[in-house]
Amino acid sequence: MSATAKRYSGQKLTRRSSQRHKAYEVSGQESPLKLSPRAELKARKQAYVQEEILASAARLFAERGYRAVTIDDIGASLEYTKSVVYYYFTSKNEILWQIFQRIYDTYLEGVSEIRARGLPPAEALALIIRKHALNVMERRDWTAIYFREESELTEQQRREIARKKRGYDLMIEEVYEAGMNAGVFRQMPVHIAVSGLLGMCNWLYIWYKEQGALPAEQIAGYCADLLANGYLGQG
Amino acid sequence: MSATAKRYSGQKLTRRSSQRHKAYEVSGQESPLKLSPRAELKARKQAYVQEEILASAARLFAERGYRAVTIDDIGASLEYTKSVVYYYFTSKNEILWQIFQRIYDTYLEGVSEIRARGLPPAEALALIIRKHALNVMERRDWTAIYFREESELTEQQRREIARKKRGYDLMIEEVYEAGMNAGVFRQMPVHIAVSGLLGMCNWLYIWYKEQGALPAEQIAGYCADLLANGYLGQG
DNA sequence: ATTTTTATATACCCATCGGTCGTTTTATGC
DNA sequence: GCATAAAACGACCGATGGGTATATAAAAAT
Repeated sequence: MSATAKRYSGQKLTRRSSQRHKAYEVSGQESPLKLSPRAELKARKQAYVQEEILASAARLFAERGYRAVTIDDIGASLEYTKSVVYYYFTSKNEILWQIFQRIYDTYLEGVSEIRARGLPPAEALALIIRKHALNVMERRDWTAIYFREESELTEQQRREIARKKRGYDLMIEEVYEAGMNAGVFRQMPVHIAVSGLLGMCNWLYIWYKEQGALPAEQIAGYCADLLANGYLGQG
Repeated sequence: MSATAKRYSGQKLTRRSSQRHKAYEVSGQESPLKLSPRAELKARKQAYVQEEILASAARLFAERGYRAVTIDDIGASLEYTKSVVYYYFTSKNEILWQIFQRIYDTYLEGVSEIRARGLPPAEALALIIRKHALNVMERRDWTAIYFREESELTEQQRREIARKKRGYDLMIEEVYEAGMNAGVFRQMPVHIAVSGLLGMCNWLYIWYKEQGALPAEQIAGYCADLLANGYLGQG
């Protein structure tokens, strides 16, 4: 378990913090067994507060930037003190890291689900673009952090993120490759094609506003159309 | 002159700094007249060092983030001390602000030049996209700062940037509108179309690497094609 | 040569902020 | 109720970093 915690935070833990870390695992995905009912209750409660803190921290980080936000700010945004935040997280870095992990898992899940359906490339890609664009809009704050704050991670953490990102891109590149081989997609270096397509979607984190005139689904539709047929094309 | 300096830095100036500020105007665009030869020489020399500092600061900011870079770092990157940096700039904020101003002027210039030619919408838009994409690739660092560090500016500075940005987008939106009215561009809300198109280009600041396999011009070409005709379209 | 400007360096101040510690309050189990 | 664990608090520490004050070196002007 300490191993898991270590992988997550990428830092050595003190006695106190390693004890506190038990909670993360339950909030995570593995080893829910062999916990006493009591410990389990505690873990659930802690996981709840942790999510609350993460959500609030993400909002602040997205708005002002990681460095500009103090632990006091995070606490105060929930009417907690700094100590409370440190009770649930070992460091500021860990908060950021948890945010990074959450966001990538969401993206990955969406795409692998679509790929698993085994659709023809054109349909698969259209769905992927829609889904990706929607994800960006629905989780603007987290996405902003993901793209802006990478330099705040440790070397190891950056490597792990890069690995995951490569996996994600690769999945989409395979779809593009298949479509190109089938003669339905424009011939071009897949890396550039996919980076370009995702780029338009990712950019939504900059300009999409929730209280805008159009609903997210419709915007995602426009993007998908534009990417598929171009601004000159009819479709 | 003090007025100009004030507008630039958005901060009240001390006696010493207002004196130093003379140099900025010469490095800027207005009122080169009525300077003694001596003052002019000084100004030119200072402008040179300022540009050097700005370039180095921009590199560091892009790499590590504005807050993570200290004035010492900026100085040390040029083998100066902190004092030298403070001799040429009144504050860290002013360095950032100068970077913001430089980058926008570059972008604006490129597009207004194209628009001035009075080309038909399809050709104009294709050129604008190419130019914009190229600008992003050629000034990756500056662009990264522009999109990441806006929250570090003061309220007034942000407003001014927003104003300039709106002007830029509007120029392109007009081109799109014209193309749509002429029936050659896809029917869709112009704001979404232009944000989408620029989005793909802007994203280049994330993934374009100078030592990559393809030259910037070629990548810009791929993007322009992809946007014009889509991944399904032939062109 | 000496005086004034220009340019660079050193030392320092002080507010901020991440993180720790010891204590106190609140819940939980018996 | 009371003992124990969980949760929260408030005070503090040490380092960092923006910014300043002051001294000094180098260049120019006289």
